[in-house]
Amino acid sequence: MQISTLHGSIPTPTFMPDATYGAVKAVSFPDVAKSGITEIVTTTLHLEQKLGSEYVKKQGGLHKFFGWDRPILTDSGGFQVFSLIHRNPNKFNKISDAGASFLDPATGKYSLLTPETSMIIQNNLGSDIQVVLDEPVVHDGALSQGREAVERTTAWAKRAKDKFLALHNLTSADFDNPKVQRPLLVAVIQGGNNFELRKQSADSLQEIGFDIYGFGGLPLHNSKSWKNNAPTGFHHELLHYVGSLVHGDKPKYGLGIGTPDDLEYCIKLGWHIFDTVLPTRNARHGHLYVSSGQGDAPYTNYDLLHIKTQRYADDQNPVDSTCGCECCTTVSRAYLRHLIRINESTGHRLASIHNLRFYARLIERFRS
RNA sequence: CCGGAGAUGGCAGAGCGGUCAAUUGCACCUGACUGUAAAUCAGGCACCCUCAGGGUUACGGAGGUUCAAAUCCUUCUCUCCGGA
Repeated sequence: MQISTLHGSIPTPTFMPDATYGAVKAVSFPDVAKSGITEIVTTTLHLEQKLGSEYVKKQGGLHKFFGWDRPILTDSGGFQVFSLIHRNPNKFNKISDAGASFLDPATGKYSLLTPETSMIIQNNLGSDIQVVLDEPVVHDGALSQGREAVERTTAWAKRAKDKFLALHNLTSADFDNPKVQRPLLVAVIQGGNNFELRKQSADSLQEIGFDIYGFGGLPLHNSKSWKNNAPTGFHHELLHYVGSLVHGDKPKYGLGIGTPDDLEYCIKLGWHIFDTVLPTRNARHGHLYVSSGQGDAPYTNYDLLHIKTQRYADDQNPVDSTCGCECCTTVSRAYLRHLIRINESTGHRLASIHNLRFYARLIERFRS
């Protein structure tokens, strides 16, 4: 499948690293491109708070500002607000039908993010793929709570699409006309771990009509996180089910997915788009993804290599002998270990380049 | 040579009679990270026993006081700061 955007066509499957604050941490955009990554994700909420979308607009939009001319997806900010609210419960941090309100922990400033403002911001940013504001659910919350989140996500999706049409001066018919050039719109299917709710969410969102459908709500930064309480098999079963709910040939986007094994599983199920912080965050923490047999902790289709550990102190080999990235062709495990251990940014960069390349290679295997 | 201060676990540095196998930081070891408020977080870090727990050595060396000493006394060694 090819997904056509205002900044080029995206072959699927695709993995898009997160440049949440406007940067893929530790690496430059040319580094990202050289790794074989062709699309990136950035976040509405963080950019709005750190820069302001009007500012970005004045700078000529995200592509010009970043120096990145390939597709950019902007996340709605819903997940970030939700995660923030759950970490810091107080009377200002809450979700209502109007939107998500919260205090910025950095400035103490009160903000309200609504389906409409999220669209306005993303429009100012000039992204190619835009995500409507949704409400993730805590998986083990009460059923009524999950239902409420699904219904709110639907209502917000409707409002967001209306706003999107208004901002672009489009009618519903224009939206469905493939000849009309515009950013693509993603709606996120919620419903936690409840199959009925997932179906309700998928059906109602598809009735409104979007370009891409996302799988949302997993995982949350919560001690009761899904992954701790449910077997991976359940997660996979749910992804299988939700994937089957999306009609036609619409692209399917697994938000926040996942480990290389999760990715591979989802690709085989027919999911197309993925983003996760794992390769970049883990790289900074010294966890490298390598081919099976080359690391110290085996998973189904790959190994993890804990580069900071003693076992690599005298290891002159590249991180992964099958990888041709800058890291694997220029430094030994022993030297990378040293760089990461002293918190040297060069080490963060090389490790991130490697993990990004690992994800890119994984994806490339499944492109026809 | 005289006067003063001090010697604590890899390092720095608390503790100054029992609640001290010893606060804390760094270093070190291990693990976790899934729409990044994570270059973060969690655990470990004298030795032995199978965990709870118990047992051995330990706060420069050697003696001593005390039911009990890293903490008090004597002495030795070494370091630092002043004065000759």
